[in-house]
This record gives sequence, C-alpha cells and structure tokens, in this order.
Amino acid sequence: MYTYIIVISGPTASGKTQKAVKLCKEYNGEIISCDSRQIYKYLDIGTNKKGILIDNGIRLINGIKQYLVDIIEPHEYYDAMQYVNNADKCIAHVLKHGKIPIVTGGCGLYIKALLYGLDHAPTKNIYLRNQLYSRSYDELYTELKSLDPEAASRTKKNPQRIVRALEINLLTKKNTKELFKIKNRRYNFIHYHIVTNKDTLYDRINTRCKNMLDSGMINETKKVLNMGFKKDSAAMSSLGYKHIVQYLDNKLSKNDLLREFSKDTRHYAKRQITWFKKQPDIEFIFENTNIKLHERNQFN
RNA sequence: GGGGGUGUGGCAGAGCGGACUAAUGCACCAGACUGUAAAUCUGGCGGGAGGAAUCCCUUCGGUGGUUCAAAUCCAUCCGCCCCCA
Repeated sequence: MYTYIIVISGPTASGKTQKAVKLCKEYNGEIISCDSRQIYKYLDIGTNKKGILIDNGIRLINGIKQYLVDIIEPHEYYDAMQYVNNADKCIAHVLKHGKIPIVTGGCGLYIKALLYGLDHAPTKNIYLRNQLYSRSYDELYTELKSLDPEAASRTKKNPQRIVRALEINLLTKKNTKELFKIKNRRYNFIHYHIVTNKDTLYDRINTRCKNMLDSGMINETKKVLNMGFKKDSAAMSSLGYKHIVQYLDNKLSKNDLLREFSKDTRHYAKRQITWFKKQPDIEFIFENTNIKLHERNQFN
C-alpha cells in the first residue's frame, strides 16, 4: 500500500493533465484535480476539462479517473479549505484502493493548503464583508494597521486581502501572528512542478484561447447564463468567461475579446510561475521529462 | 500638377513653447498573496552609475533657424496618407 502522494503542478497549458495521465497508467494512479475552475459544472470548454463525466465529480480521461471536477454549480462559493476537505477524502479513497493519488493542477493556494494546511480561521462572512467593503480603503487599511500591523504590511494596497485580514481579526479577536503557526507537511509527497519555455507557453496559450472561442465557448457561456446563473456569479469570474460576458454586453469587440482573454491568461500563467518559485519541497522538471517513480526509494 | 494632413519610445496613441524621458493602453520584466486564488494587488520599463535620494549621457523623421528655453514655432529636405486634377 502506497503512503505517498504525487503532486504535479505547472502553469496553465504546460501539459499537467497529460503528464498525470501517463503517470497514472505507468504506476496505477488516479488523478485528483487541483483546479479552482474545473470544479464548476457546465463550464467545460473554457476550463479545458478533459475526458468524460462518469459520475458526480469524477471524470474518466483515457481510462484514468479524475476526481474533484464538476462538483459545484456556477453560483456556489468555494474556497481553499473546502478544497482541502474534499481532496483529503479523495486521497484517502484512492489510497484505500491501493492506488497512487496524483494531485494535479495549477492552483497554488489550494496545493499549499492541502500540503501544509491552513490555520484555524473563520470562513467567509458575507455580512461582515459587505459592511467592510462599504468603507474606504484608507479607513480599512488604518484599522488593520492598528489591529494587525503584520497583516497590514503584507496586504498593503490590496482591498480584497485587507478585508479578509480584517474579517479574520474582527471575528477571532486574534492577529495573524497568534493565529498562524509553523506547519508541517500533512502528507508524504513528491511535488513535481513543470517548467516550460515561456515563449512556447505563451504561444500555446494564445492558440488555445483562440481554439476555445472557435469551438463553442461563447455558446457555452450563453447556455449557462440562460440557465439563470448571473453574470457576476463566482464561476463567471473565470478567464475567458468574464471576457465573453463583456463581449455579450457589447463592451468588447470580438477581436478585443480574444486579445484580452489571451492576455489575461498569459498574465495568469506568469503569476503561477512566480508563486511556485518560492514554494518549498518542489522538484522542478522540464515538460519533456519523464517521471520515474520506480527509481525512488519510497516506491520500491 | 494643385490643395490638405501627418511623421512621437517595441507597438498604439496623448502632448503642440518652459513642470517632457515625454500621459495612457498594449507588449515586456520583476514581485506580493493562509479560506474570492483563472481572484486580488504592487513595482519596473531609453542607456550608464548607485540600495536609495540622486547624478551623468541620449530621445519626439533629417537638417538648419527663431528663442533665455522647442517634441511643441519657422524654413527646408525626406517618408506616409487623403482629396481634386
């Protein structure tokens, strides 16, 4: 019985899933997705889902099972803690069946949360947030500065993060210094991160965006909107979909739609690259590298 | 041939006598981020020195003028565009 899990991360369009599928076939594994967008039902083209849905939250890609996709409705809220809970269950499930869980995805925060855990903090409080958002940035920043200077210096000029820090502080009456503990690994894991040539990656992103639009992503968006999901629902903040919404509102031309979609996706990839650079316990591999688990002690 | 317009940093595009190394956007580079994360946010972006304040050099098609001062005015040359013939 395996006790290790494998993590494969990489920027968008770096070929994570493909690599994971190959690995699963060679080593009897199953994929646990770590993707904050493929969790949404109905958004298939733009989130680049692979394979077919065979059960609630389970897809089959070339005969390999992938968990944690298509699990919530477009308007539903999701967060890192929920991901950890879900992923923990999936990992246990896969291990129980004697297979290797291969966590695959590009969502840095979720991976970090899964691997090292989150400190105990309250979940989103909409009432409080609305209250906070009605105040000015300066006011919020000043308040955070007095309540939790460290958090303030970490979140400066970022309203969203200031609100969250205040939310934690007001709800727990503790500052992050008291709340945040040094954490140990929650799993025995090997974390591979795919490194690609950036120019190649950017080219790939550009053509992928175009292909997505050409293969019905706009209609998919319309369909979801016609189902009654709002333009500002959580899922609609996803790359591409949010641009399509603007296009449908005549705020973007078709050319601009593609340009903005590609641009933001490229920027996103860059953010992913930046994030993983400073994460601990990562083995960086080139995209054409074959992962050979059998050469590792823990798999003998 | 006649008339009008235009030429600005990698691109688009403001500026139209001083605060101009020159707005803004794109591209590009770097970064932050423990519960919204495909989110949110920050810095840089002519060259050289410096941690930085700052300093030196070089820019607005070419050249020559006017002016204390020019991307901005004038002359001329070159390129592009439009209209009339």
